Amino acid sequence: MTNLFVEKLRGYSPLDEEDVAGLLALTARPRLVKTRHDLIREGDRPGPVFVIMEGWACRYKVLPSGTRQVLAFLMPGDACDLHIGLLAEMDHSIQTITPAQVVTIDRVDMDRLMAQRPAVARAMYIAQLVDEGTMRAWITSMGRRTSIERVAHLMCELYLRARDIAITGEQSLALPLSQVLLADALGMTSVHINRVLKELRVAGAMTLNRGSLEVSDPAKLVRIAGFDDGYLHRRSRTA
Amino acid sequence: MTNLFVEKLRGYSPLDEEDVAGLLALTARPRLVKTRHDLIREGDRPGPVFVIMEGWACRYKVLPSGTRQVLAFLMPGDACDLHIGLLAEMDHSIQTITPAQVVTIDRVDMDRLMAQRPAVARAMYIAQLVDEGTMRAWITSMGRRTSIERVAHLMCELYLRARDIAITGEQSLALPLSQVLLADALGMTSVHINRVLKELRVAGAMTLNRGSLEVSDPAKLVRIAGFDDGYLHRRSRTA
DNA sequence: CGCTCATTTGATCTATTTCAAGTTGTGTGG
DNA sequence: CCACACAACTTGAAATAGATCAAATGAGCG
Repeated sequence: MTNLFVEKLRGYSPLDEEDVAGLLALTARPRLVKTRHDLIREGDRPGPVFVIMEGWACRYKVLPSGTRQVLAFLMPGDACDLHIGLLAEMDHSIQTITPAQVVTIDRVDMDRLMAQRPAVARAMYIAQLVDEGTMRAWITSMGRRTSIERVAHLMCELYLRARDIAITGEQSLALPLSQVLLADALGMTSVHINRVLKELRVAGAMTLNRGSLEVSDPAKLVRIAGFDDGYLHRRSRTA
Repeated sequence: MTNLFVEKLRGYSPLDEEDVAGLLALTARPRLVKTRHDLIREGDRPGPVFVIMEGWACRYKVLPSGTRQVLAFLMPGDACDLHIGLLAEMDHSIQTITPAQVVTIDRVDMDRLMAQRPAVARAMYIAQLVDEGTMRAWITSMGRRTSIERVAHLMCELYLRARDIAITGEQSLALPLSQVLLADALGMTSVHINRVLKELRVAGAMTLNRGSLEVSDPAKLVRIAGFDDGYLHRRSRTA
């Protein structure tokens, strides 16, 4: 099993053997977390940095009305905020979507590694900038894209992110997101998500079925979404 | 004229004289930028960090359709991303909304100050976390709040942020945002913004007129917005 | 004064939500 | 292998928030 955290960071900055060794040492002991378990909750005092090694999770907020907004999807290799420990309380929660292998890294250890290994620090900072860019893309989606564009855009994003850590098939991806969850992420109703998915299927762009995304016509999907991968900052990649 | 960048950072971490002296040295030479001028554009190679010392600006993206999404409002004391220089290109643009005094800080100088003055580094990191929290709040607004809640929520946010740098009046704030701009920020039409503003006015919660926000009934505004200031992480503040 | 730009109002239209039933799929125990 | 329970998905009809189109009003400015 390759270490997808390393894989992801390697995409942002070249890492030498010692960089990798340092990262492997910090991520050696993941623990298994079951589905729908809150890793941390809004209002909690943040602790160590954690990294999803396997499985999926999401950041979310619950509103007074009880509705929920998903703020980000975390896939293998993704981490929570680097400096999260500086805050008095979390302003959102993080929950697993599938069973997941999660590693927690002590702030001190992380700081030491970053001080000793500039390439690791660089990659971590870039990862954070990409997370921010992703949030901006989400704001843009919510504010100015139609529902079908929004769905298509999210699928493009997830597919590319997954490709960068090599967990995709030819034109497919294991995507364990229910329609309710997608609705909570995209500011829609699950009912409407369902109709939009059908529309995308009929259009021959993509199919989402039983936890699996099939991108039948990538060009069409990108066109529908108006997708521009700039915000993922993948430029230096070779793949 | 107090230095509002220092004022803002002081809210996140106590700063001693030398911390402040270092910050003052880096922000001594602002330049005047006129209204509606792009400080940096999507696709540009990022340069030095810059800080708005006076006036307002916004981050935004333009979609293929020509519509625009405002991603954040920058008020005096606000800075662009700390590590922005690590990226190959900007994924969004930043434009002034009013004439503004803007300072650019060389990456090297900033890094040196942060290395020498841990309190400054701490405050800068917290500022970045607050920016992220703010983006999450915007995503939540766009996804799950009605238009009136969205407008009210944004006004609450701006008022509190402005209060932290002491540029507010009793229950008022100089807010140079046109209805078109607000529409671009909140994913609405300017026509609809107009109606919502009227509704808030009639409800006796707030009035936005000629660049001035009057919060006639703060409690009511907060109630309408369902506002919780947690994401601004102001807990340590005394004010 | 006459121009321009921002705001306001009205009338119509449409995307999306809401509510309410079904249908399909999946795992479990008999 | 079947029956049952439970979750996820699908579809239709009615209601509504917000967009769009069009036009009027008002303020600031050379």
